[in-house]
Amino acid sequence: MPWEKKYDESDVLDRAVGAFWEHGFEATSISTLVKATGLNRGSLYAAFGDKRGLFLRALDHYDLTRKQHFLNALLADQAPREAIRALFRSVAEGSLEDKDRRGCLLVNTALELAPYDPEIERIVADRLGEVEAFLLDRLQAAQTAGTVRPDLDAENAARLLLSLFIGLRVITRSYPRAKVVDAILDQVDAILG
Amino acid sequence: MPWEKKYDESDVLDRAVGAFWEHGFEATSISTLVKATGLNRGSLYAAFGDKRGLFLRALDHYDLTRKQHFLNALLADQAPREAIRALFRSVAEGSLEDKDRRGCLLVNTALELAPYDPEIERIVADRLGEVEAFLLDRLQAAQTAGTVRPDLDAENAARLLLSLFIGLRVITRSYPRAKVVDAILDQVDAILG
DNA sequence: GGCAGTTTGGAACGATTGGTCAAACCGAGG
DNA sequence: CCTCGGTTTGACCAATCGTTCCAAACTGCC
Repeated sequence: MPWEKKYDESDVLDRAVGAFWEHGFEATSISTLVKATGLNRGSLYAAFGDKRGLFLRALDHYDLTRKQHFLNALLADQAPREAIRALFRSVAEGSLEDKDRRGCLLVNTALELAPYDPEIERIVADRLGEVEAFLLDRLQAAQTAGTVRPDLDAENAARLLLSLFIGLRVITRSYPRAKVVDAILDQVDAILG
Repeated sequence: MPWEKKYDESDVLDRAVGAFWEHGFEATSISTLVKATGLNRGSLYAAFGDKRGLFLRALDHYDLTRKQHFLNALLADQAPREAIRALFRSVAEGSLEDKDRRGCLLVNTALELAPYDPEIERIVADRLGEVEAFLLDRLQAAQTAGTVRPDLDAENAARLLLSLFIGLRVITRSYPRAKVVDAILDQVDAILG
C-alpha cells in the first residue's frame, strides 16, 4: 500500500550502525549515510528528524540487535560462570578477526560524545549499567551454583569485569595485540577463581 | 626582531592540546583552534601546515609535557612498586576531579583515529608501548627490590596493568563512578600482591 | 481512472568547513 | 632612510556540512 514505507527500517538502521560504527558520529556525513542506507536525503530526514536523531536510533538498534541479543543468548545457553567467560572470549575473538577494527559502538560513543552531550551520557551510562548488572547477576548465580567461590565480593568483581571489558574493547580497536588480549582473558579467569 | 616569531610555540601547542583534548580531532574546527591558540589562521597554517599537522604536533606535545613528564617524576621520586600505585592513584584522582572529563588525549585519539589512520595508529601504539614498558620496568625493579613477589609473570602483569589503565581512563571520561574506579585501584594492588 | 498519501531524487539553502594568499608590517643591516 | 626577509593579518576560496523543500513518480483504494 502506498502509505506503507517501502524500506525496512531495521535494515536501514543496520546500515546506519555500520557507518557510524566505523568512523564515529562526527566523521560520518549525511552523504555517507545516504549512500550507506540506500535511502535518499528526504526520506532519511522524514524518518529520523536529523543526523543526531538517526544516530540515537542507530545506537538503540545496535544495543537491541547486538548487545542485548548477545547477552540473552549467553543467559539461555550457558551456565552462569561460563556465560561470563564466553562473553569475554567471543568478544576477544570477534574483535581480533574484524579487519575494520570497529570495536564496540557503545564504547566508541562513550568516549567520543558522552563527556559533553548529557543525553548521550545518560544513554551510555544506562547501557553500560546493564552490562554491569548482567555480570553481577551471573556472578551471583555462579556463587549459588557453587562455580564461583562464595566469599568473592560480587559487586566489586562486576565493576572490575566491566572495566576489563571496556579495556578489551578499546585495546582491540586501537592496539590489537593478541598477548594483551590473552592477559585480559587470563585475568577474567583469575577473578572467577 | 621581525624574523622571530612573536608567540611561544610551546604555549600555542598547550592551548591546541586543550582544544583537541575536550572534543577530539573531528569536532574541533580551525576556528576553534584560532580562538584557542590566539594565533590567526595564516600563522597557524604557516607554522603547522594543516589541521592534521597541528594535531600531530599537539599529540607529541601532550606526550612530552604530560605523559613523559609524569612518568619521569614517578621514576625519580618513588620506589618501583609505589610508582605503579601512584600512577593509578593520581590518574584516578585527577580524572574524577576534572569537571571537563577530558580523560587521556592519547586514549581518546586511539579510539577516534587509530583504526583508520595508519600513521596515528603507529604513534598511538608507540606511546602505549612506552607505558607498557614503564610498567614492566617498574615491576621487574620491584621484584629485584623484593616488594613484588618474584614468581609473578611481569610481562603478563604489565599488559594487564596497561589494560586496566586504559579502562580507567575510558571509565573516568564516560562513566565516572567512584566505586568502579575503586575496584580498579583495588585490583592493581591485588596484582602487585 | 481519478484520488490521496508516500516515497523519491535532486536542487537549493545558509553556514561552516579546511585551506590560501597578497598586502601590511617590522626591525636589523647597508 | 631604505631595502630585505621574515611574520602577521584578515579577506577570501571552493568544497562540504547539515538541512529544507518541492515537483514528479508511484501505488493501492474508491
